[in-house]
Amino acid sequence: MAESMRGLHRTHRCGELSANNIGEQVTLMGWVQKNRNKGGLVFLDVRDRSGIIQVVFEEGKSERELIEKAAGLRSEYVVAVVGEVKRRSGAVNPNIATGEIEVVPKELRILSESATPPFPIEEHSKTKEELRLKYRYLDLRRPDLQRNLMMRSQVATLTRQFLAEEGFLEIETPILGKSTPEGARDYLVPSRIHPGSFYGLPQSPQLFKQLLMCSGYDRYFQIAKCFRDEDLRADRQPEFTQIDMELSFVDVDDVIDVNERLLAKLFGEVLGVEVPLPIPRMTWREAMDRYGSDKPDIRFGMELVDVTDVVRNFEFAVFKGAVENAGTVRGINAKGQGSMPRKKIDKLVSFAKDYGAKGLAYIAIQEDGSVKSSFAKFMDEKQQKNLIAAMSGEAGDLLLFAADKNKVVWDVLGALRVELAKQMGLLDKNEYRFLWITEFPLLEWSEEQGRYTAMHHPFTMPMEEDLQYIDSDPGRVRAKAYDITLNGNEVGGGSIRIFQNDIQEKMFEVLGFTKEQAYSQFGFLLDAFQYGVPPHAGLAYGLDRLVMLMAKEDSIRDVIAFPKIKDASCLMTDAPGAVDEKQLHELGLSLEEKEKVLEE
RNA sequence: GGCCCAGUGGCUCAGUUGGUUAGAGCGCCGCCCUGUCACGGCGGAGGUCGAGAGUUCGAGUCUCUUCUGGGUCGCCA
Repeated sequence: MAESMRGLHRTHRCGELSANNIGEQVTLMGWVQKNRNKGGLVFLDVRDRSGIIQVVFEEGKSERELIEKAAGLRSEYVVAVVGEVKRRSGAVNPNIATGEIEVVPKELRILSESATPPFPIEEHSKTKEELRLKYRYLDLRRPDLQRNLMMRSQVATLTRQFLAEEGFLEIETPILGKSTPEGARDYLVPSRIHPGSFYGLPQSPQLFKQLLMCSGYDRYFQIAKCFRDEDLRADRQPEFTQIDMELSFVDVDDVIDVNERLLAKLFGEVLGVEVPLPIPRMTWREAMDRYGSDKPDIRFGMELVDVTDVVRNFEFAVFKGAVENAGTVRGINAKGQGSMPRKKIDKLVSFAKDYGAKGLAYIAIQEDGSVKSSFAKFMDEKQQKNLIAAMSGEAGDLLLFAADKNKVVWDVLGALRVELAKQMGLLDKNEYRFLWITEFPLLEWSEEQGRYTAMHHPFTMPMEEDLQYIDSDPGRVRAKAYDITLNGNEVGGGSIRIFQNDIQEKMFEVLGFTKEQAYSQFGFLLDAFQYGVPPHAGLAYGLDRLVMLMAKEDSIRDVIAFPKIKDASCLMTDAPGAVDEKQLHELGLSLEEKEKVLEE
């Protein structure tokens, strides 16, 4: 029977008590974690979000009735305990923070009973995620998830505090906006008042924050919900949160400065990790050449080595083909992996093929200095020696080579490098290595669309010195865009924005927009730019991903209270769901036959 | 859309080359226990092996299909 909490006020959280509270009368409320009934002596572990405290009911010291009540408590019952904090008369438990104290109760109320939970509420749960997500409200009781969400809250609070001190204003922008086909797929919301018209949920507050700069707000930030209707990943959810900011009258260094200090504050105060400033910077081109990635994990080496010139005269058709087709041959040296079994190497080859490689060539240097290679017969002894030397190969090393167009080689070796580091145990989650990536290409060629698309977005400022190539060689133009990366993850990115109409028009032209198309989509921004626009720039972090890394989790779901699963549905609420005819009718919508939709 | 992994009592798992009534730990239920904290002791209930089809004298174990969840490529300005 549930009892009222009338007359009681919680004085402490369980885990907040310490030896300093000995002798005090306290009132605690929480969930029964464990009931250890010794018969005549009952130990109760009571849990809340702060931790666990032991409550002792002892014959002779507590009333018989109280002991019997305690003995009947089951896991996850919600109780209130009034009692005195005492030093434990028995053994101290060094495994919990409150291990040297316990509470001797004079009152116990059962505020709520609980059915037996479908899985144990415990740290480091082994339960399948499917079940945990169905009962997410129970999963969220577990200490790991509670810590993660508390950390997330702390990050948000510190961010607000820091940015406010730096003169940023927190301003909200609309969720119901206009769909912009450029970029990711939008979530659409049908309009009831305008049948046939749709709002698009924001992929980011990009245009609005630029308008706020036009309006003179100077420095803006928002912890903003964003939506992208694309497939999910371990680090990607369809709705996610950005720490979004925009600043006026600044250049790249100003944006980087304020953000470096923000990151240093967050990691210092939340994790006690010192972020050495300034954070190193690397151009996109250097990152690709050295790491095959625009978000390199610099916790380990294994850098790419361009051996195109070394293998130029090899009789190996794969290398030859790449060299003749304006491609490159590059390799990585997996130190100490020379004795990797053939089966495992084959797995690496198939891994490489997933990333577009046609194959993967290797030289395995044995401990005795002898060599096993997939292309031994296509090189003479001297050539082999030169190649190994170029790769700094030593006894016991495994050298892996990809030959193809630059992009493929980068992708393959960049991914392989990370995969090998995982296998070799080179990745330490306690080590945080930030890196700025700068000077991204402005544009990238889309085979699918047969045109250039903006690598960052269409409002990104080209580098002045590259503007001359914008017509003749658009792919060569670099942008004033920057990403902040951490341990091989992109945690944020931004750019200096175009604020001159002529450059913006040129940009749309290169992207293949007619003036009419540009105006119909972004007219309000272009119009606004006619009325005095300050030079401005911005940056946005993926808050979820940032917190995931801080919490040392592998999945973004572990730092989001109610995440969606792989198919973008919610196992707890069953969203999305069908709606009834009346709702559809109000919106002027009708559904195609399911079979017809599936055919397409 | 492609590829890979997993699916056995409430939870986590084990189930040998297909062969008699499918096991364990935890949890749950009952009884006992005054210092436990992965409490302990005794007893008990509970599954037909995600679903369907097939091969076979016989399938948790083989084949196919399908469902569910995870990872990943494509996709993600």
